[in-house]
Amino acid sequence: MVATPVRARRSDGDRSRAAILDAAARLATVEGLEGLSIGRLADYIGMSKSGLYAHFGSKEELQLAAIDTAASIFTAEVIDPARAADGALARLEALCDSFLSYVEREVFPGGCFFAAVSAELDSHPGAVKEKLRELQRAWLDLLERRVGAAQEAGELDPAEDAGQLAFELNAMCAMGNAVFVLQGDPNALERARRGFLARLAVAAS
Amino acid sequence: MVATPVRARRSDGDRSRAAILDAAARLATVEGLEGLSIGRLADYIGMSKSGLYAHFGSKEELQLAAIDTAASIFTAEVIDPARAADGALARLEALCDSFLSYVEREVFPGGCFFAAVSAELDSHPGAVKEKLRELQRAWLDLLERRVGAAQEAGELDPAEDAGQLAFELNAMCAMGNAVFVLQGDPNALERARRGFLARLAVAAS
DNA sequence: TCCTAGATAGCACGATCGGTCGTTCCTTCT
DNA sequence: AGAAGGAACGACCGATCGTGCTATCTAGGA
Repeated sequence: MVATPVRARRSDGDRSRAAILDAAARLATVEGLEGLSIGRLADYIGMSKSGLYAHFGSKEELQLAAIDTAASIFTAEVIDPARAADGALARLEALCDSFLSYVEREVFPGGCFFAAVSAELDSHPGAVKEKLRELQRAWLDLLERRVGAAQEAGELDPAEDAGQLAFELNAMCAMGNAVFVLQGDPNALERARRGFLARLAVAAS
Repeated sequence: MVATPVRARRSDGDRSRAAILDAAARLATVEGLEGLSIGRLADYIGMSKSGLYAHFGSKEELQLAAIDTAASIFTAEVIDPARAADGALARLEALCDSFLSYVEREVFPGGCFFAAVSAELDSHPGAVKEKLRELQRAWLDLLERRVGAAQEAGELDPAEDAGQLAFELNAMCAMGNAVFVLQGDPNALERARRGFLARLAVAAS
């Protein structure tokens, strides 16, 4: 056993790393995770390419860390605010609304991070795809749990297939993002909102 | 006025160009339209880079032509087969079914061409984005016309907002593609199918 | 107050990028 | 049959890609 004398990372390094990842997550929604190059990212945040690169062992590690950062932003901007609502059904509605708001507020310049990046890498087997796959799974599971809670609270028909309903609600929100970003039409988000509200009305017991 | 003495293109050139564009459209769903490089495309179809490149004045022209080719494939594989169905509502259903089948049959190795490529370029202003925007618009309009026809035939409630319904049907199909490609789960297509069928049942008068 | 490890920069590498040559081959038109 | 122009090629351009190595600086623990 070799006792590795761990030395704490320096605070300026931590700040740099955080700034790099924040910029990487945001730029990736425009350039893509592959299209985003180390050199341009370094220029963007005013650092040397090698100085930036030293924080990560490879581009893939940078991509994985950027996805983690994006997931944190997503949690803070979409999931957490929706916890405040009163009642199970209200929390589910708030979650969908919160997603549409996060798209409209352009938290990421290229729309929803995961929509932008998943389509790019869903055909590239590897650790990056795997992480995106798990995060999509987790998001759908979260929606499904919220549906289940509303069913248990007697606010949604317990006969509804929770997974199916979660799939459909997410379909509305994702389509709102896709049309909003490509067409530049805020009406798309309103369409998505009307869509999931009507679907929830049908599912009400 | 200078009379330009037009000379017909050679037939072998036409065949090459078609082969290039077919490969480009299919590879673009995996590598992306930007990620697809001239050199790799040339290797893939067994041609020299410069020989391939001579067919197009720039990479953007190649991208635009590949999108046209993909649109033709989409029409042949999705839109045309759905014309055969009997009755307006049946034609609408067949259109959605046809889309899901086109995804499942992996006409493009990376799922729906437009889903794969739109997310990549929706934040890059230019002719390519513009063309993708118009094609998305045209697809939504087609769905809306099919909805309108079913309403006129008395098979769908005329009180339904046709544009809204088209949006929601497309949301189901697009989400089916997205989950199928990323999770590799054919169940996603069944979910999409159940989703649009249930939505049409609600819209039935 | 030193000492050291972490943070950053400079420089260079091999590979590949989109794109342009000049040249040769071959199909088509006269 | 001969001329002409499209098709395809190999070589090459400058730029940029991801990725190393090395030197310098500086913050933090002793």
